[in-house]
Amino acid sequence: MSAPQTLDLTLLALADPTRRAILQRLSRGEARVTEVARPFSMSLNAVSKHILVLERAKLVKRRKEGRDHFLSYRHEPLDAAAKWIEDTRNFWASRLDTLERILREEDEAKKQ
Amino acid sequence: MSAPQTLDLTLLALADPTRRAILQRLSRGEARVTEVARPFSMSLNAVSKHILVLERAKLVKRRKEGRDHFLSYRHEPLDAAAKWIEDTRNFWASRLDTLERILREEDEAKKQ
DNA sequence: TTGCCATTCAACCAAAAGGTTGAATATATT
DNA sequence: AATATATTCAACCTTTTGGTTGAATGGCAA
Repeated sequence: MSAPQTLDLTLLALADPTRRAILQRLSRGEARVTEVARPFSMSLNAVSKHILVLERAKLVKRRKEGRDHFLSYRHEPLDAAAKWIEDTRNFWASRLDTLERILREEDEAKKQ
Repeated sequence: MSAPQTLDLTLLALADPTRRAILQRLSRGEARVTEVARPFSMSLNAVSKHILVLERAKLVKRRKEGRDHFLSYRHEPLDAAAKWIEDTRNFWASRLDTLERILREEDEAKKQ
């Protein structure tokens, strides 16, 4: 599994309000599929599919106990996404700094 | 346009390696559509569509000059996405701290 | 004008996303 | 054993995504 593809899956999973709400729900601790699905106005099956997307991105882990499936949040993918975004922002910041410096230097040169 | 929907569009736009590469290309400054498209093995039209997705998310701005369309990067959506991710991570961190504290307290209680 | 160049528009296509309903599976409960 | 509960599987549908090709638009250059 390559890192970029993992990032794709993470960002895609996060790009949906239902799935972000599911993650938030799991902050109150482990929950069964039915419990997670209850607040939503869509079918249980639809929520089950959203959970699959979150699992694919490793944002959610499943622990089976009898007929109950307990879901819990995993922080690693969000850490990785945060790192990518921060790296990218820093990169851009330095790029813009460089551009600014160049413009300033050109400006100074003209004044000579 | 609501903030959650903006976040949806931003994360969706970022969840694709071609589009992330386009953003990186734009770090070298403004570029025309054709220039942006050149390194990719897909058609110009396909890249044009990716640019539309980036524009929809306001990650890219277009400035027309004659027949040339100059594209540039906008940092605001990435800032917002970073903020959401950081807020979520912090929220989770405090949740986990609380859980840990509770477990520790229960542990202490047992020892009495 | 005549044609080249940059870009989009339009139509099409296959695959994926996001939802539905109904059946199947597996575990609990009585 | 019979029934209820938790969950997925399977089939289907509509919309979106990501790509293609070919035509149209609009600006530039001979």
